[in-house]
Amino acid sequence: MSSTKKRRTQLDIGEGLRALSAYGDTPAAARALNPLTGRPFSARYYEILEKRRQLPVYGFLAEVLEAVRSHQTVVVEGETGSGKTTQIPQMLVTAGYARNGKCIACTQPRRVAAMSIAQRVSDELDVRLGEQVGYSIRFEDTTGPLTVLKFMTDGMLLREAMTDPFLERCGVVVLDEAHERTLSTDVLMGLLKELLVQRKDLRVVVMSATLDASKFQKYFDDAPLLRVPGRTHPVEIFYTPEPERDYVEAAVRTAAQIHACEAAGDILVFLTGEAEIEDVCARLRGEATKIGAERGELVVYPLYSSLPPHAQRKIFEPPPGPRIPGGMPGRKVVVSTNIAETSLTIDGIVYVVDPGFSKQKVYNPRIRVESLLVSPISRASAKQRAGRAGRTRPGKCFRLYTEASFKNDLQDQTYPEILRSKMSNVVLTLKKLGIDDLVHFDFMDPPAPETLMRALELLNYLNALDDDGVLTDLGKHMSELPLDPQLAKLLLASPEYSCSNEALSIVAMMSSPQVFLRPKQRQREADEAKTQFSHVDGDHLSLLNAYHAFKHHASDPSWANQNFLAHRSLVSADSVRDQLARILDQRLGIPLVSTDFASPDYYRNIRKAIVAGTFMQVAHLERSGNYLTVKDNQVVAIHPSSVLDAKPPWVCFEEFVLTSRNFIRTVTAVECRWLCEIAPHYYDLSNFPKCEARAELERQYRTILAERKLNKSPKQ
DNA sequence: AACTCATAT
Repeated sequence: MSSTKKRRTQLDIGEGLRALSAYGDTPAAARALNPLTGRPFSARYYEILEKRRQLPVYGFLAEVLEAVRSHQTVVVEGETGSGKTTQIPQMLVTAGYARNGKCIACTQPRRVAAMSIAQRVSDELDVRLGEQVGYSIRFEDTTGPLTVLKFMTDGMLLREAMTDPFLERCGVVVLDEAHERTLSTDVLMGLLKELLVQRKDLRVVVMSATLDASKFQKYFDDAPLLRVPGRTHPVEIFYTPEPERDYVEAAVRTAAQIHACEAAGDILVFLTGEAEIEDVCARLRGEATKIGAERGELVVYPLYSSLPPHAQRKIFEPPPGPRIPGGMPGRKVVVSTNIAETSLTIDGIVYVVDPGFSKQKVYNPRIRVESLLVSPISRASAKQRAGRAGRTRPGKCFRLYTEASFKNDLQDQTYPEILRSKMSNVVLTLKKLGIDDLVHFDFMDPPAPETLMRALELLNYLNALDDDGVLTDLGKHMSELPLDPQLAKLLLASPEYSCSNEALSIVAMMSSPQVFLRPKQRQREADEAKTQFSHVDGDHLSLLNAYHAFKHHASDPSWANQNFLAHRSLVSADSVRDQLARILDQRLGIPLVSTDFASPDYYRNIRKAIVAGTFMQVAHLERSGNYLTVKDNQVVAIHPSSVLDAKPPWVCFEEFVLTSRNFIRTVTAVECRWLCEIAPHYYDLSNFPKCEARAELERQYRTILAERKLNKSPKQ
């Protein structure tokens, strides 16, 4: 290890440039030793090198390096296929920016990208993945003492910043796919902007697709902007002459027409959600039977994230051949959510059908609710969708809206996530990072003041921030947990109620995607299966029952699906639980305890811990038979998926769902008394609207007071 | 009586 360290320090920029220009130039260079390992380069290295030299970015590397040498921040704008993601980070290593124990950190919005790019760059540099080049994502860190180049998720770098606030382990931070404007990338940009002032040796490279790169340039104080061409095929765009009334029907019709009239090549249709996609798939299969055998078979695949992996993999199967000799080959049509816009690339797509909608998260700070809305996409998103037709050869994109609508109605960019999300977790993270003045924190797009106020208010009620907005010890502990503040609070409060083991399971289940399955064709069966996990007091406890049952049947991998539970989600809940237990036990020294299962307090204690986290999300049953949320006075109904049968007078809930009605989901019955005892500062009647709930709270407080007096009075 | 895009720690 020490010899490698020495080698690493010997690399300087001059040597890096020499190494760079020597790549594949002469037979002498071909016999060179790999400066990273000291071993001769393999034959495979030279094979890959040939391909690398043909990437559009290759001719720009010296220019990028020069910009990094003379500026702290550089913005690189590069289209798909430019090679910037693989070439620029390794060029920085070769050029000596990973000296003195520092490394190059390159962020990606998605885990799979971090993993696959790390593998690719390891191959290109002729090193073993996990040694000089590695990746770091949640649950998996392949980096080690030799690592000089590390690919990681943006969320992971943000986590790292919490223990290394100056990012002293990083020589250069490369933010890739910055145009996606994920929550973590946006927070990192603000953080890095402050760090660059304090750490003059730090370098930042912001990489973006050709969307608004000048916005990044301006944000980073007129950093140099380098443009790298991409390598894609032209895509011809078609618009509808008139607006479409029903985009689902139009999508089916368009895809069927492509199959009937256009040359060979696969089709990608963008829709908004699972139900819509399954519906369109069924209709397309029907249409396909009407088309003559000379056109070849049409194979239809749905694609969305909750689809099991084996079904997702089907989209990569080659299309079928002709049905009759001399006929057209068959083709596949993939009907997908936005997952195919950025996360998954399907080779062979020549035709894209774009109805112009997607589901987007929106946050309403007034009612503190995040919800999903079907909304028109942005022009940037429309261009990205069209580009999916030109990956392998020239393609066509059919937009199911008018050209005028594209030009005049669509907004230029999708609103960044930071403007569409709750800020409670971000604020907690920033406080932990030592950023006290959130109002003046330099966000590229600052969230609405009301959204920040809501977050501060919530964290104050949870006792994560004191009245001056300073992080409390509890808040510090909460920030260590990869959870929403309410769930973190629930978990940290649970030892007081002797149920941290159970709280871990519940919180892990709530952090995982939908556990209970309900396929459209087998709803009754699914509902029946769910009853075996039902707990009379609500959904949190039913999740606990399901988790326990899963652990009990761990040896049988088919058990989950037979019982209409998502095996993938349960496995994910299990690893989340492991991670949380480790943080609690090893990092925070918090005891993992349970109440005796036979005790009548077993479930009551768990419900009290739930109140400790979610006392701000409580609804009260009115005499009218409706539930009203506490303080906000919104009329809500218990979601029909809830196991709660009776209508308990007080419930706390995990989420608020705005669909056909205002529903509350993941609901548990609680007692009025617990609200008064566990969260008196929130159920403070001097600050409480007049309503039925208030009257009941008043009665409860009088009872508690009377009992205290009784207990204090001397025994007779 | 139900209608969760995607991603991350």
